Amino acid sequence: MKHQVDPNSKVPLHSQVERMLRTLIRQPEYQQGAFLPKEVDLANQLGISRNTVRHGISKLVNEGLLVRKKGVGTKVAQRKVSTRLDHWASFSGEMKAKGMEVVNYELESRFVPADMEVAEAFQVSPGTKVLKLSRLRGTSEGPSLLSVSWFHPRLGLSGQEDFSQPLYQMLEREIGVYPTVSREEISAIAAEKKLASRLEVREGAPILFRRRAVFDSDGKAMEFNKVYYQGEGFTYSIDIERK
Amino acid sequence: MKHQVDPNSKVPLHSQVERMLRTLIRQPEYQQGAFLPKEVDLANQLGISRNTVRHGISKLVNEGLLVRKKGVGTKVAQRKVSTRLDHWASFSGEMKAKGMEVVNYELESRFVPADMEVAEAFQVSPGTKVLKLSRLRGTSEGPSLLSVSWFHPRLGLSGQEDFSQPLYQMLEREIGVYPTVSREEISAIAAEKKLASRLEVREGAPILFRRRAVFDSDGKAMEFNKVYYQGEGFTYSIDIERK
DNA sequence: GCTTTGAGTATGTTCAAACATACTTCGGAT
DNA sequence: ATCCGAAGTATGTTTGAACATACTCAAAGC
Repeated sequence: MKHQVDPNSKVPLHSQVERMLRTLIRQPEYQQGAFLPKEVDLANQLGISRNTVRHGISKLVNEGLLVRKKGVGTKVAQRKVSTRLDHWASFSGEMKAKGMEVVNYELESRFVPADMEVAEAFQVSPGTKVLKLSRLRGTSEGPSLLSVSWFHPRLGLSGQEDFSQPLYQMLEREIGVYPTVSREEISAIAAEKKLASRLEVREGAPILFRRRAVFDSDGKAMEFNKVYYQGEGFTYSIDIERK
Repeated sequence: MKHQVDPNSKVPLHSQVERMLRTLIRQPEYQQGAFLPKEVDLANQLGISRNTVRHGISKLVNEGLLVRKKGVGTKVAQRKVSTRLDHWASFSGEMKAKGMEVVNYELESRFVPADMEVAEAFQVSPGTKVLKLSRLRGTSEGPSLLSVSWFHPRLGLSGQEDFSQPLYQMLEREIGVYPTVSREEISAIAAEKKLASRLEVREGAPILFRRRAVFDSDGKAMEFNKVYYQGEGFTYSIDIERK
């Protein structure tokens, strides 16, 4: 009838199952909390073994996309986004890993004079022209974060770069800089009116605010960045090792 | 003197394998790049099936701790990210550096049964008695944070220790453990009624919430900790270095 | 000497089957 | 009607087996 699987393909069956499920669970009924077909049924319907089906499902469970409950069934997990340092603070990468689409609600880049804060971070005179990039990003369900970045003039960005692709990959490819060190400050703030409306939360809602300076491998500042994460279900994960 | 596995235990074999490997790969030879024993050998040596061994290994591969290479073998992955923290999350130290006095508004320690979350973090059975330490701390101007810690029973704490002094210094001096790695999750939440009243903020005020597991130099979990920072003017600083 | 071939090795994929365990539900006993 | 236990359901664990595939290395072939 609908989704099938090709035993002669060179892509493993469990991967096909995985991909099939990824598509399947995007359907509204599953977002609504409906249970997936039971493993045994899936196996029969696809004409493969239950173990293989489980293998595919497990992948998604590991990613936190699905939740299994013994004796009950498997359904789509309540979305909790968490940033892992593996992806080095790449929102696009993080979302892609979760099988979610990144939506850029707003994207604007233009040159502005550096304010005190930016000038301090970049060690340039206030008023120096720097490229400012504002991005309102999220999933199809709505905006998740507002990110505002300033780039060091040394990088020689034109403002015409394609900022819709993963930022650090783009920077590395286009101008060969590679972010290496990040100095961050994180705090919780209340959304003021304007911010609340852009992030589509109520005024005063908790916002995870991160201010950071990013340095390249030579230890020179390249980016100054402020991010406002819509608090609901958003988590920032880090591993810290003391040497 | 081999690592073994107990088929009669209620913890699944693949989990036992997982834990066993976690310990095993901490040994220097594996950090050096040595290959793990082959799956078939492991299976034979432990007297279990290769599939079960694979199941255990897969978990670690998923976490990025191990790398498998077809036709070659499995070894410890090259560590990519490492994070440093200057004051290493010592509230006392931080305040002292600012020339402010630390006030303990509440301080309570007692033994409680481990809930699922704590049991998971410590790799013990739920219900195991663990020492729980609650501290409401701040400056003379009012409480700044509520910290709740659980300590691994392995540490052998009596609950009679002097928890009013800097925690990690005390632990190091008293029982010789030394916090080395911290795995953290940070998010912004709204203060619910009870929390709001203890931190003396209005209900719904933004709270910086940090959940973390702290590990000693052997990589064994020693503390599980939740902290609620009163958001106003409170900032969490970290330095991240990508290797 | 250099390339090709092939045997050997270790992981990768898939299957069928059995039993364990957590959860739900429904019917019977109190 | 309420409580309790048994039957049913769906996932969780484990096994053993077979074959596929990527990689290594060395011997055979040019």
